[in-house]
Amino acid sequence: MTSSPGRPRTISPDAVSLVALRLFDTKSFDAVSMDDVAREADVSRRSLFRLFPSKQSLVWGGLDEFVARFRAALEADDGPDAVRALQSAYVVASAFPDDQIEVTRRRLRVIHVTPALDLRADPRLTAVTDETRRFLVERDPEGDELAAVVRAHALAAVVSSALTWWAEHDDGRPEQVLARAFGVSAPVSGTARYVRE
Amino acid sequence: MTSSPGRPRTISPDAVSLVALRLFDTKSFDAVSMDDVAREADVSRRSLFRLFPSKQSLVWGGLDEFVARFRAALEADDGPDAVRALQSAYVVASAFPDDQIEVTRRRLRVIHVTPALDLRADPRLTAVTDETRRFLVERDPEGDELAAVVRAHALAAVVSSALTWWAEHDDGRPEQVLARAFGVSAPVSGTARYVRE
DNA sequence: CCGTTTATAGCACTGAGTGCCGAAAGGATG
DNA sequence: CATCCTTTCGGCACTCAGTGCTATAAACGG
Repeated sequence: MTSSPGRPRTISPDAVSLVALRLFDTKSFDAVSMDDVAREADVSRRSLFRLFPSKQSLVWGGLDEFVARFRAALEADDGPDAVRALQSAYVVASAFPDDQIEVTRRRLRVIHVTPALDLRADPRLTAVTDETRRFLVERDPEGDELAAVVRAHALAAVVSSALTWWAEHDDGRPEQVLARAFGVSAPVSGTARYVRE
Repeated sequence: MTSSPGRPRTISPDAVSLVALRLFDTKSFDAVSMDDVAREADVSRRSLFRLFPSKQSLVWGGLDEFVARFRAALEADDGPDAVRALQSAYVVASAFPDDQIEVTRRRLRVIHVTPALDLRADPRLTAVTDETRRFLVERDPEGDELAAVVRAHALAAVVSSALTWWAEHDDGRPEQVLARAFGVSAPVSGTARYVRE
């Protein structure tokens, strides 16, 4: 089980992405080429592109775990309020492990100052937004499609902007900032009565 | 005044972008290269890039007018509710002229099926979102920064998703769909009382 | 006709991303 | 140990988006 056939891996994706993140942070995302990253991480350009299919993906580390936490939390929830369930799932997802907090902060800072890195463009996150939409439709068959689409996107925007704000301005835990943000935007949520026409 | 020195323009940007939009619609955004567009529009590649600084900008036509309507409406508004002012400014901005409705629909459809074209990445729209944030801070000095950032992004997400939905599912006017969407998401807005902590 | 000004076109370059193939490095089998 | 088999890694060449530089074309005023 632990050993598989073929040549063993000699490259640590985490180490490479850390090198890249440091470069992006000191210089800037646009000022660093993939050749620069490859050279600095002592990896061939081709292998770099095999591990990270795009330059952006070097920054979007930890996203798989984020999404996994979100899905697990959403599945576990069985409360009556769909929007509230989604919000708390996002809060759970935003509870990055302690040893990831600082890296996450740096990731989000790089993202913030780089328009080309808008998190919402990542397929994994657009998938989550679409799952959110379907979740809303299932939980409220009476509600119209428009309401579900709009709420799904609004929720995603709240999460993205709140976490970005946290990375720049707050020393505490990201999930607490997100919870505050949801309090501010209670309405994106909007309980059932908001749905009517 | 009407005549300026130098060689007169021989290329109509609108015509070129229509050719591009048609190509993107029949094939797909990724399957059409800039060389294809240049050839089909009977324009040199270099001139194409001078008129449209990026491939995306071929799709994002009409955005300047959208932004102009938004700013004008926001400046004209002097109501007490900041969020409501922003919402109605977005509604005004979404009132595309009759002869632009169909083109706008096609633009948004192409954008919808092409993740790489997320509207929010456009600098003109990120600028609007940032103005929105500042507007909220000015109107409610007591409210915290986080609230302003989150609301600004949530509003932008509502606009973007509602208009996209309109392009795919609704035969009426875009601004009416947006108004409906704001009704659904009343809360992104959230009147002053929602701001407290 | 001549200089000025502006639009277009051509050329060469960087940088992201991909397909293809060969070399390296293990395990399993004889 | 030698021989496969499998997988990772690296080099090469290619496409396509985007940019800088330069040359030419087409108007204008004098």
